[in-house]
Parts: sequence; structure tokens; C-alpha cells
Amino acid sequence: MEEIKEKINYIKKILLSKGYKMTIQRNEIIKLLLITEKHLMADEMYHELKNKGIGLATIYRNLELFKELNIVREINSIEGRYFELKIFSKKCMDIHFKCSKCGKIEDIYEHDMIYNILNYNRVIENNTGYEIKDVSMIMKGLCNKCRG
Amino acid sequence: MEEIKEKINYIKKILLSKGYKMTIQRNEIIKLLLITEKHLMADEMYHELKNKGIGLATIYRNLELFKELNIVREINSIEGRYFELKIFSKKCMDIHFKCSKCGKIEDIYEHDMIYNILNYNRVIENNTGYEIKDVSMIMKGLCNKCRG
DNA sequence: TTTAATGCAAAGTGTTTGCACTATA
DNA sequence: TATAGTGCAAACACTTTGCATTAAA
Repeated sequence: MEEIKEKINYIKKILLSKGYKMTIQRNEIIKLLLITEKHLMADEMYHELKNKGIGLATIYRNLELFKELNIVREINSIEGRYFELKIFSKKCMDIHFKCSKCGKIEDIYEHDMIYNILNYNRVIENNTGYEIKDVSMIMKGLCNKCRG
Repeated sequence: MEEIKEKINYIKKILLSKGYKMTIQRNEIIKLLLITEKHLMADEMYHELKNKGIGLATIYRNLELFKELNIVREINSIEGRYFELKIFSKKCMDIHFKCSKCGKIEDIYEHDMIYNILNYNRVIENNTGYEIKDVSMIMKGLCNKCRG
């Protein structure tokens, strides 16, 4: 519980440093995401928070802001839009390319793709019940020298 | 061009075998997806087909039907919903999940993610000069039994 | 000739925006 | 006390549905 306060405080600093304010509503939204520890849809958050007088528009507006500040990430699936905390996520993954002719191995940094894959991990976790902790990917083919 | 007629005919057989009819509208929607060879949003299709008197509702209804029949697949991203032919797609890659506790290995089928990754492969090929022929992905974590 | 499929318009979703008011820094 | 943030309701965009009509088998 102390940890949650610390994390919220950390996010508050980010907000203040960018000229935004930490409000009761933002505090509650972040706390909810921290406590539930999974992705939520906007209306699920609203359901949870409306008794505290927090409006749906506020939730949408803040999720948008949190996305811009890289605090939250959006996940799109057939069921709709989900949101989850991105900032304290420890998820990482590596991608390697291996040339099937000369055997050379290279690291690949494709940020958007990694981001995308990590998003889908949530979907897979939901569908399967697995808990994914690590992802690695190997691409095989020909490097530019061996392509000829 | 002959190939397109053949493919449409193949889909017609599927429709008829399930008690559906092949209409001008369905023909046009499938032809559009075959010709453009990429994913389209419903309103893009409407834009393309409304001069033939095809309504937006018809497009939505048929995309839904085609999805059920595994003819078309839906892709959800931040920009919105896309649709593409699934039935003649040669795309493949394998994804495995390995439980780090019990060692069990399972196949993962997450079409949208696969589609996404294959798209990024084009980007990586462009950036690196590599030619990617095969992709495999391993996810590690805990299966539902070992999570407990 | 039977029954599935269509176009249109109306109704539903989920999401964003304008505005007067409120609360944070 | 200045200005960012809020709730509410209206507006919006996308999608689905009801119904009278059309067309495929």
C-alpha cells in the first residue's frame, strides 16, 4: 500500500513537471489501475469510480493525457479499447535476426513492433489464462551481404 | 484476373453450402478485398462501392458474415477496425508459449498479432536490408495451473 | 416461389467537446 | 489568484437494427 502511494507520487511529479495538476480524479484513476493490476475499459473504470463523483468524460480525457505522457498504454482488441499502466511495467523482449546463410546474428530494435507485441500479450493472457513474463523472437532470412 | 473469378467462385460455394446467397454486393466486396490486397476499413469500402449502389449497412452486415465464415479477418488498431481476406492468406509464423515451471509448451494463435508482426517485417526489411523468411516467437511465463 | 439480402433511415454504441463552474499550485 | 481540470449535456462518429422491397436459388 505504501508502494502505491509512492508510485502515485512519482506520477504526480511527472504531471507537475509538465504543467499539469494532480487532481483527486487523476489520483483515483491511477490508483484503480495500480490496484486492479490489469487492463480496464473506460466504462469499467467509470463503473468503479462514479460513486466518487467522477465523470466519464474526465476518465476519457485523462486516459488520453496519460497516454501522451507514457503513463498508460492503450490496447485495442475486438472487444474494445483497454487501458493499463505502462510506466511501471517491467515487460521487455528481445528480437534477433539470424542469417540462414552466414549465421550472423543481429539485434533488432523496432520499437513500435515491440510495443504492439507487448499489447497483444495482454490479450493472450486474457484468452489463455497464462502469465507472460518474457518474450523472445527470432527472425530468419538473408542478411544484406548474403542476399546477393 | 481469371484467378479472381476462381476465388470468388470458391467463396460462392462456401456461401451456398451454408444456405447463404451470392449477391452482387457480396461479389463486389470480395472483389475489392482481392484487388486491393490489403486491409480496408468499412467506410473505405463504402467509398469505393457506393457508386454501385451498395449501402454501408450491407457492407457491415457482410463483413460480419464473412468473419463468421472465416473468409475475412478483423484487425483492431488504434486507428480503428480493418478487414482483410483471411481465406487465401498464406501468412504464417509460429508462436509458442512455454511454462517456466512445468515446462509445458503450447501453440498460440493470435491472428491480429501475427498480422501486425508480419507487417512490421516489411518495415524491418526496409530499414535493414535483410530479407525475412521466417519468424518464430517464444513466450515464457506461467501456465494457468502453475500460476496458482 | 420461397426466403435470404438489400437500402434506407432510425436507433444504438462509445467517445469527444463546449461551457460554466471548481479546485489545484 | 491564475489557470488547469471538472461534470454535465450536447454533439459526434461508427455500427447495428427494423422494415418494406428486391433478387437469388
